[in-house]
Amino acid sequence: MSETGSAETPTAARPYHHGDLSRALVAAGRRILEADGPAALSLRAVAREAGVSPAAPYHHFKDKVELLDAVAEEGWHELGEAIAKGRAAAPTPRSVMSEIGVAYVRFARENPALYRLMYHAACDRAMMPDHAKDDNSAWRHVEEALIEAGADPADEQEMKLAQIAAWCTVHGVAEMAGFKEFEPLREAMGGEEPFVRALINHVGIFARRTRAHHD
Amino acid sequence: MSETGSAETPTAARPYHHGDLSRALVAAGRRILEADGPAALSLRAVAREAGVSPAAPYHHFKDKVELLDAVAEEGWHELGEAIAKGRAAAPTPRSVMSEIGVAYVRFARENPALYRLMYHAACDRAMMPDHAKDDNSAWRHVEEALIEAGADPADEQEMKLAQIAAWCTVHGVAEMAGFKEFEPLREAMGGEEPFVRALINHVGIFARRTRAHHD
DNA sequence: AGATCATCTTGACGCCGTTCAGATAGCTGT
DNA sequence: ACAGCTATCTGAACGGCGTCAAGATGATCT
Repeated sequence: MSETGSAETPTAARPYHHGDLSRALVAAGRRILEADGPAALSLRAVAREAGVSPAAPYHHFKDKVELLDAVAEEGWHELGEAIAKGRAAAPTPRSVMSEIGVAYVRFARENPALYRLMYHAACDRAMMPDHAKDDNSAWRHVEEALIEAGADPADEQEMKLAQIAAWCTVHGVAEMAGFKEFEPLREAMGGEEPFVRALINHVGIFARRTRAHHD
Repeated sequence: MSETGSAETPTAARPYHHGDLSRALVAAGRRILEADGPAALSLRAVAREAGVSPAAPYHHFKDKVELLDAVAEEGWHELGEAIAKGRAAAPTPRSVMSEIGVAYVRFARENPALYRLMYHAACDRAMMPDHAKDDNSAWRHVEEALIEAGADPADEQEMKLAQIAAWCTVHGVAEMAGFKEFEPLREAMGGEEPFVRALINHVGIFARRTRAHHD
């Protein structure tokens, strides 16, 4: 591991063929995203940050889009992990959904630029990320949590509806929890976390019955 | 009204100073947005579509952003109108919220690129559009509808929470209702409209109690 | 008529995404 | 050890972008 450079941090001078550019590019992308915002996230800037020429990325990604997709996918993976933690930390089965929602929003609010990139990519192709059926995906966690919370797995339609509705709500909260006009209310409730919690618990699916109701 | 050109459609040759460029630019922007998608929405393309030089817009908008903001604002205005219609069409007071939600999502789904532009702008400045307190704004309509549906205007915190939660949910639904993985369910429910309706009615706030519950 | 002033055009700058021909070096088989 | 192969990276170039400064144009006012 001296300097042949398959490691992730080739502190030595570039091994000239750099070892592992694709990973380095994704990392550089995330760094730029967090440091300078999404407007600064150009292919050239990523290449610059990684220390290679502007054309180098094209040997690893066919597109700028494909590179950003890779960054987004990393985000989805981490979101899955964050949700898994929230799920595990739930005190009772009935609170699992709520805890997942809070964890989801917390991740989005702690990585706002990344989260926006993730959803931008998803909306562009009008679907969830491909690995949404992986065991540890955020999507899968919600599905399982619903069952855990008492939903009836036999009623597929009802299950799906609940899952989608829950997802839509937390997504909305994630995007708007920081809006300025909510600041008085946020303050009154003791900060963003309680505010988000109240918001989520306010929406039926999370805090209350998980079965159908059709009046 | 022969050709002096303060009208909105100067069918005659450009009155050379064009009459009303700012409006024409916004219209051109919307046309491009719907026809060629958001990726094609460049300042130069808008100028081209309006038949002026690339620098001309700078005499009416300080920025590309400011132009797009104007397009977005037009969108918010129309969303307000769409919601007003949905609200008026509600059969019972208890169904007002639900009808508003459906109208909201319908507008977003019928103008997807415009809606995305609107929300992009809103998220960028982390707040609703400035005219959110206008009498006919979408935001205001939700507030009034909540009261109409039986919410207690005295409990300000509860009111705000319900309003925000409802908004977050419809926004989420608006952005994801068209996702591909939901297609089987959408079909099974008879198309997008019933699907959206079910989703919205699924989420407490819209179909059920509007008062607090705190367990 | 002449002056004023908002409006529009021309031309330029630097940055962007992307491509392509060529340089570089690790790998393979001998 | 050497030659060739192939993956990887560089340099230079293209058109398009947002933006700006300088000049042209014409409506309006006196």
